[in-house]
Amino acid sequence: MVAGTSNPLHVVADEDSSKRRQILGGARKVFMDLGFDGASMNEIARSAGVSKGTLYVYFADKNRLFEAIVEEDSIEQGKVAFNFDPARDPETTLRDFGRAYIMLLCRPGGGSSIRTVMAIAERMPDVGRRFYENVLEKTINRLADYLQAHVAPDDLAIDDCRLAASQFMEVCKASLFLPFVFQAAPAPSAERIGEVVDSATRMFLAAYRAKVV
Amino acid sequence: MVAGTSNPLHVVADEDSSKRRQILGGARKVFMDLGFDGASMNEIARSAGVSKGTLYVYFADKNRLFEAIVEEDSIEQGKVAFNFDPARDPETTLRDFGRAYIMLLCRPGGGSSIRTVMAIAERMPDVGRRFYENVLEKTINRLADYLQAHVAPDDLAIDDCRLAASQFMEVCKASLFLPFVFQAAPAPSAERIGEVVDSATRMFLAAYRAKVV
Amino acid sequence: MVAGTSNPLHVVADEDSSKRRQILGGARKVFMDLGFDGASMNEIARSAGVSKGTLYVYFADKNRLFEAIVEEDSIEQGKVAFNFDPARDPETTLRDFGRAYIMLLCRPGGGSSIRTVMAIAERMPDVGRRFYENVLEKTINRLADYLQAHVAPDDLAIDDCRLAASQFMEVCKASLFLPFVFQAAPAPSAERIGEVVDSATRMFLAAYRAKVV
Amino acid sequence: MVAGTSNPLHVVADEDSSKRRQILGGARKVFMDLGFDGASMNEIARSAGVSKGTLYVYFADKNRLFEAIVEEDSIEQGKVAFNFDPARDPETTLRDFGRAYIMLLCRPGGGSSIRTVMAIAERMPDVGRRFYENVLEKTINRLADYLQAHVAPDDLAIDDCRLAASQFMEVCKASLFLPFVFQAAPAPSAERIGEVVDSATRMFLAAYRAKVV
DNA sequence: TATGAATGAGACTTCATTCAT
DNA sequence: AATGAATGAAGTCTCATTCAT
Repeated sequence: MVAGTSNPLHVVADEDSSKRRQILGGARKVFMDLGFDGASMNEIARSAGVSKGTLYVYFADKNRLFEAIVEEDSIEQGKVAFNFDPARDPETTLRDFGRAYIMLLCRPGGGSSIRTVMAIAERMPDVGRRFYENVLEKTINRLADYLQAHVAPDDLAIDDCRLAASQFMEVCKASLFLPFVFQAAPAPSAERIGEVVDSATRMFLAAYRAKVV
Repeated sequence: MVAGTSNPLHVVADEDSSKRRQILGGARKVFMDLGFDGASMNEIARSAGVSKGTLYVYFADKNRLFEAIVEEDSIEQGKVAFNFDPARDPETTLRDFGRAYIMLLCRPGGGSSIRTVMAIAERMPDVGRRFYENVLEKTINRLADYLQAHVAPDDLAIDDCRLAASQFMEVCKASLFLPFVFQAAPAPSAERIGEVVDSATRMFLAAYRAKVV
Repeated sequence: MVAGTSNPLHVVADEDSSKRRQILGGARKVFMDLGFDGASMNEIARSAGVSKGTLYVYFADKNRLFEAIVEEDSIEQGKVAFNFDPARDPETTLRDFGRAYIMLLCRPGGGSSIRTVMAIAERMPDVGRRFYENVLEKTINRLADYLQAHVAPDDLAIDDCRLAASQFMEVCKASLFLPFVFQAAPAPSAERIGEVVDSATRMFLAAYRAKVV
Repeated sequence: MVAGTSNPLHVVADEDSSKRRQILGGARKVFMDLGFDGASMNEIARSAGVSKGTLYVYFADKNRLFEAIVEEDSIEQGKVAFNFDPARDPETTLRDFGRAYIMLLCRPGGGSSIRTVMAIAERMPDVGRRFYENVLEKTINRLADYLQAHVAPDDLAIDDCRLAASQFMEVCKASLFLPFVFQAAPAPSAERIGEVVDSATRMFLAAYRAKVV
């Protein structure tokens, strides 16, 4: 080793190690395709392009690896910046948000971990709970805050904004999400999503638009 | 098979053999409690009160046994007779149906097979699709038929009744179903279900009640 | 199946199942040859002539299998009937017992589990303790009882018979046991054992033979 | 090796390299605590305060490292200077030696390598043999030499001094060593050791003290 | 020389499935 | 038809060893 060239890159198993991200990437694909039990550590190692032993250098066991992925996805999805600018009018805001939300849920690649996490929630309650809180509840709260900002005599008349937010998000799924997760239909087209979200928006505003006296 | 040479006592593969039903009963509990991968044939045999070998007399393998259960549950749940008597008024009908539907989905025991089937749908697409068609789509269609019967100038103004049916069913889940399946909250109380379904009903009718001209 | 010939031999995994004994036999050899850690379940299965899975039908895990062998050996060795008939004179009794005892300890095949158990005692203290109590302590107590029966003014003058019994057993090992267990010498010949035990007997009696006043 | 071309700073394989001693020190503790199989190279590296790779710079593999430790311990323990000054009288000498010997064997920390080596002797016969020869046999010989020096008409009457030496060492263990190694009793107290060694000394002298004619 | 990340063989164990009875 | 003992492939995880830096 030549003096002065000493390598400062002692890559360790820290949170952002490239190997760690490589493993998470490979494992995510396998977990999402096959489910927690269906995914084998052998297959994960192959998919990640590392040896089986290396998996265990970065993650204590299969559960921890899975949790790390869900956690990461939580953070990732929690960062999805839906446009809840209070300056925008409710109709546009809801229509844009609804489209983005359903597209996230029904991504063709099945990239969303929602199904996989739901499947394992009974055996790994903490994972399920944290996913709900970090991803779904957070989005509900953001939408609820937006709605609250528009509660006014000449705007929206909502008593329970969090319930209303949840109602909008659910009604957007109508005819789209369940056929998709049960593999009874392919991922919906952007056009169909648009129609359904528009219908949901109309229903929502019909219920919550403040009546002019 | 030549008539007269078959032993009438050996009707094993008969759809309604008592042993078969015994196995299905035991297996259902185990599959729904532990999921497809979590359920072992050992545990299933114990739960059904038969020997492990007997399972294979009636079902070719674990997949077929699981499929048979989902199929049976489909038929069973498809038979659940929600009261869609056209003579009843929409508000009462929707409120009663919504309550019954959510209670089915959020049964504390997790008795509903919806989560288990959703979990396996990616690996067993046919099972998922048939479950959706036999259970969920059938209910949507029944509700849609009921709504269609009430489309009238002085009753409901609905363009796409199947979408509307699906919308009502989704909006009933708001704030209840996702926290439950993700184990972020215990099964909701009957009272809370009542409030949420009432809110859903109001929203639905606000959107679809025919406007008096 | 012909009536009247119903087979009562539903061989179950009870204590004396022949498969169980077959497994114990094969496992004993491997454990004693290679030690607890050195023995693999694969090798044990091969040695026992059963499949790996069968091992787990009869024993919950490797530890339990090992414990069962040690327990069985304890019972077996605890049954070794040294002749402690009080009617026999001490000199003969001690010489016969000493020979039998050393031959047991230094069996050429290494059949004795003493070394293997000693090795694992630190990690499996219960196994070690039970082995000591069932095998070694039991023999000490029997010899002590015999000695006690001979405590008399014209026979033996012993204060602490259990210590004396232990002393005799230890002194019999002199120059024989340690070279054997450390593989520094082959199993001693019967002739050499005779000489050493005779010397031990003389020493013991020199110390404990009642002095004629 | 050509004189002048070897780098004097690279004396890695040197028997007394400080790193080498550091490794041996850390490894000794781990091996003696956990046994050969129980000790992992990871744990050894941590205990020694070096990297895992460094272990392999100094020792070809785990076996060689273990052998080096046993060898070192052999030499170390072989150096333990029991006081065999021929000028001292046998009774005191034996009592002092016996106490020191048993305390070494029954050290609470299990520091003695005797158990660890005994455990592995069947799989690594050379290690066992060398340990016996360097440690146990050497001590026997020293004691035998001392005894030989006291063979005299008015002192000791011993025919086979090596046997006698071994006999004394064994009889000192009575009631103490086996319960300790089998974890059936905690390490004996100094007081109890004193009693047992005194009894052993009396027995020894009763057998071998020259009879006054 | 010293490091520690990476490897992959092999350990223990589970479990769907088969088969002699 | 019914049993349950037996199987062996495949699962998760460990660890001695290697190698690029």
